[in-house]
Amino acid sequence: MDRRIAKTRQSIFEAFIELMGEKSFEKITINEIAERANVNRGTVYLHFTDKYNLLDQCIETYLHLLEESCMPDGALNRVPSKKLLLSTFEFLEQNATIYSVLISGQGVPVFRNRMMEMTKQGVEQYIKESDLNPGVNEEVMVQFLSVGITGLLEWWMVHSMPCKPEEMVDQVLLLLASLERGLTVQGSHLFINRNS
Amino acid sequence: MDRRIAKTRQSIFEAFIELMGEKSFEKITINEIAERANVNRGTVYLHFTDKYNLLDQCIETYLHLLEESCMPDGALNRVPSKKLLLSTFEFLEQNATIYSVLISGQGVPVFRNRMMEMTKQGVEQYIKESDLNPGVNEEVMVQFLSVGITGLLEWWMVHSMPCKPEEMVDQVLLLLASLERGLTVQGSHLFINRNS
DNA sequence: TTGATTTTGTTCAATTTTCAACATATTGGG
DNA sequence: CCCAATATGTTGAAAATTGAACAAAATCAA
Repeated sequence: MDRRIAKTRQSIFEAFIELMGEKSFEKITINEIAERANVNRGTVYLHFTDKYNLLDQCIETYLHLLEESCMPDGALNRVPSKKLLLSTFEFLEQNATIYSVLISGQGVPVFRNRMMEMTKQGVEQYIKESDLNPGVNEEVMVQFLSVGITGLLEWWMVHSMPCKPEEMVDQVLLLLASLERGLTVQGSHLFINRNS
Repeated sequence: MDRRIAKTRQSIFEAFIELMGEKSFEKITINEIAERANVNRGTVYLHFTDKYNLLDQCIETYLHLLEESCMPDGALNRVPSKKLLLSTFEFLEQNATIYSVLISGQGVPVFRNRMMEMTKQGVEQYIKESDLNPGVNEEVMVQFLSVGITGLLEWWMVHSMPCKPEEMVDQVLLLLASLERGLTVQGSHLFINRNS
């Protein structure tokens, strides 16, 4: 349950991500990674079987760190806690150089997809415990919210965080609240509009 | 002749300097340094005998790196090479977080003094090989130039580098050129003004 | 001042990283 | 296609780092 990445692994990850920001995954060599990380080439093989395993572990590791910033003790809250949401944005802001590469790195949509998946888990829980208008397809709802939130985060990061975490949190909460209100109280209108 | 600081030493140095930016030298403990550097406390003692030795080595190391950015192969040029001057400013810009603490850190004027000394060496060489008006006291000249250049660098760094390295280089070269011209051609005027 | 707490400096066994060498595989230019 | 250069993956011995324990010194609040 170590909250920190072991020193050597971390420097290898960071070198690897740095390189991913510069060139495509296939063009990156273990030699480059080791050199950039100030680590012996053998040490890389001590931690990872090959380049692909390194990519896997890198993604899982940073996804897990991100997850911890959302839900420190696996707490799934019905109402997205403002405090937790804020700590997530702040975490991303802090580690922007890493996550902006991971989330929109050239030719590696794996992280993006895994992050979507993770977000989906949270959203599903949120939806399930909300008493929304049963006329709305839950699957559609989940998809819509997940892709929306993930995309919003991505936009925020690749545009070098044009606004403060606090503002983003307010925006997100406002969006969610409006949506929920709209879907419970005026659910029927939505259907009418859709069919007209 | 390793151009790089060994990994562990570097992280200890960086942790130490970071702490120097936050509190006075006396208040810093080896425990803190080791923890901040993600290094075992014993490892610190493996490299340094104590806190004071760490300070010494830290200063000498970073002074030496700075020196290399000025004179890559110990080359003392009569005319300060624009290229070298630029590379120095760029080096300082790159490592601003480190050098701005070192040069104006709370209660540790050692680095500042040692840097002055180093600058003095270069200036002395420069003066000696210039054919300035013999009426000007060489000692005074050296002192004036050394303190001027060092102070200019310090100002630039602690003010978060308000202008680009190129501009600074142009400014410095302009200053030196004017001074030299003024002292050779119009040396006597200077004396007259001084005594009037 | 006293006593509790933290820091210091040292030791040594266990662990991790490095280094050099090796055979093999892959790549890219002529 | 061929060949030279580069990258890969593995090995074992050497070197560096860690972790834990220890006694002594320094710090600090009561």
